[in-house]
Amino acid sequence: MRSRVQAVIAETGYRPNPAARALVSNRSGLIGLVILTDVDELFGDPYYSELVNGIQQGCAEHDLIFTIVPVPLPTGHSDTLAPQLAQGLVDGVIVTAGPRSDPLISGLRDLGVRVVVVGHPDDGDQILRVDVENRLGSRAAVGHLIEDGYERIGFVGPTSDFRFGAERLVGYHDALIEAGRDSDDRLVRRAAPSEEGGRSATLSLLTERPDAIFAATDPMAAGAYRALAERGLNVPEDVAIVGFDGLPRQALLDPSLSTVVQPVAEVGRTAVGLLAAEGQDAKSVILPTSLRLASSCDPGDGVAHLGA
Amino acid sequence: MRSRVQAVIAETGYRPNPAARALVSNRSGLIGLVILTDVDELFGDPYYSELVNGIQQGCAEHDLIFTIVPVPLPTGHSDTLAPQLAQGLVDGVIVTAGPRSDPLISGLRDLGVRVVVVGHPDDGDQILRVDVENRLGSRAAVGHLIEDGYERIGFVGPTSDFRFGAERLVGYHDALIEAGRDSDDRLVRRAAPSEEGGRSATLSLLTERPDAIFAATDPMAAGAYRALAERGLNVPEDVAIVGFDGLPRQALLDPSLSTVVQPVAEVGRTAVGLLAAEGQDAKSVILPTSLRLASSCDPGDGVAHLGA
DNA sequence: TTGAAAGCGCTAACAT
DNA sequence: ATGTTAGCGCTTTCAA
Repeated sequence: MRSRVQAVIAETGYRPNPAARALVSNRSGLIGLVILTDVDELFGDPYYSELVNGIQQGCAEHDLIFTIVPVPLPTGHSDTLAPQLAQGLVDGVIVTAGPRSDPLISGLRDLGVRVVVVGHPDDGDQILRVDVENRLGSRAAVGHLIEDGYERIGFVGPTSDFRFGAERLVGYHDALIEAGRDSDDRLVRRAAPSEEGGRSATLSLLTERPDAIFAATDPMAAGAYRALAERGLNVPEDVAIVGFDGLPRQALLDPSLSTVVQPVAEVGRTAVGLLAAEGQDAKSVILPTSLRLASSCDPGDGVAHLGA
Repeated sequence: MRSRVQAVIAETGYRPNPAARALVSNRSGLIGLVILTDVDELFGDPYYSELVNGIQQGCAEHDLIFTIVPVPLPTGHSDTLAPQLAQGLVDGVIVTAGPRSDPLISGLRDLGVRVVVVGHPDDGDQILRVDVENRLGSRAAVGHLIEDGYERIGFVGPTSDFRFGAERLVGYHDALIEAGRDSDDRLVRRAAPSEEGGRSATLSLLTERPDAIFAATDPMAAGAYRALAERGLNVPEDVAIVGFDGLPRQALLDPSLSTVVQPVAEVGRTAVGLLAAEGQDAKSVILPTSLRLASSCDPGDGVAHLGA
């Protein structure tokens, strides 16, 4: 019966030919990770590192393999994107949402490629996407600062073309409004989502004498640390800081950074899951974030900022 | 004639089916990059970043795409390595040589997978491989230090299970012998090929009062900087340093590091080329290195170390 | 339960 | 130069 076949399979080391399977089943088992930069940009960014790690996990679970499809940024359009390879060879692609990603995403869809978007593109309807609770996470972070008694809480985030930055700003406003406070735009500063951007935004913000800062990304929080150090200000005594990212292996800050932890690897795994699941043309999976408290927002003496 | 066909191709947006092509031609156009670590280890290492970048370039040239095949290190054997995917799906794989890579490489070969090795495995015969001039590069670096008049040149490199470290040590000896000097093993220190390893090796070496150090990797050179700073010694006045790697985007050292530059991206491109080229079962391509001089080995005043 | 056959979309080897 | 055909190794349907 079939046990005989199994025996021969074991004996001869038979392996089904993936190409033949792909031909008949219309599924190659290959998915693409489309990135809007050169490959070497991808490396070194701990966010991508973690995302790729999660994608790898997801691929292992679904018996898929993934390939990195870099799209040179200058052109960044769907024409150049598939050097005839991404088309037909892959069962689907994962694209990260970013300032320039929308035409790429719609281009891919027009080509009939199954797409899962990580993050929130400007046109985020009718697509499969995975994102995190940017708004709720930010609200929790700022809410915590408010509970700790901080009065003048600044926002240091990316420029408005980064959707996640806009969402985190909304969460910041949410918390202020929820606490019955005015949200004062003078306490909001935006710059490139990098350490240097965080530094310059913070330096500018300091003229408003904030007693706490919510930084929309951990690198920007690191920049805030630098800016404060340059001005001779201490964390958290003079200015408390809460960041957003919580990536493993992130540069350790001193004092340790309180931050909103987003499950990046889980995002990657989930993206693969959405790609692997048949059907479904539009679905958003929003993963929760969690607030990880550390030393950067402790009201040191335990009373300094309690009450007014 | 055929122009009509071209017209219809353009009109209908016809694209050949990759699976069908793969089936009939026995070539999938997919190559694997086998790495002996988890995916997230791969990131953040500028060497891999650069290598992957070169592989990507090579793939673009040869109309291939590549996929990352992580092999969990604990097992690291050929059994676990191909979750039935790497086998048959890829036209070949690129493996980097390392302390534990030999069984993997031979296992892959036994499986009938076309393999190109980056670096020098212990059993480096009868394989396709790409490497750099570790020995000559090191000799040039140390030779330069000798010409600059340095007398007690130390070697700080990885433990002997790293082949490239052993080769760079041989180059160090070459230069000393060529200059008619004794090679004194007391000036040789080995540790993990990391910044911390370089630091501890250098601290240990300092008891021998070297006036120059050849570090076998740039991260180790960075560790040497740290160690010297801890001891209040200046580069290059007290101790000159030359490193090995010269990767772009490497942490900038102050004073700027003289180093042996290895063309890592070129190694990646070449590896793809070897994989793509038909025939050839054994061939070693050894790419040249070049010495990039900077401030870390200038004999400051221009005379301090000239002559004895 | 087991066996036979059609056909996925291409390439390569033929015949016209 | 163009047209026709066999067959790559599977999966799926249909027949015994």
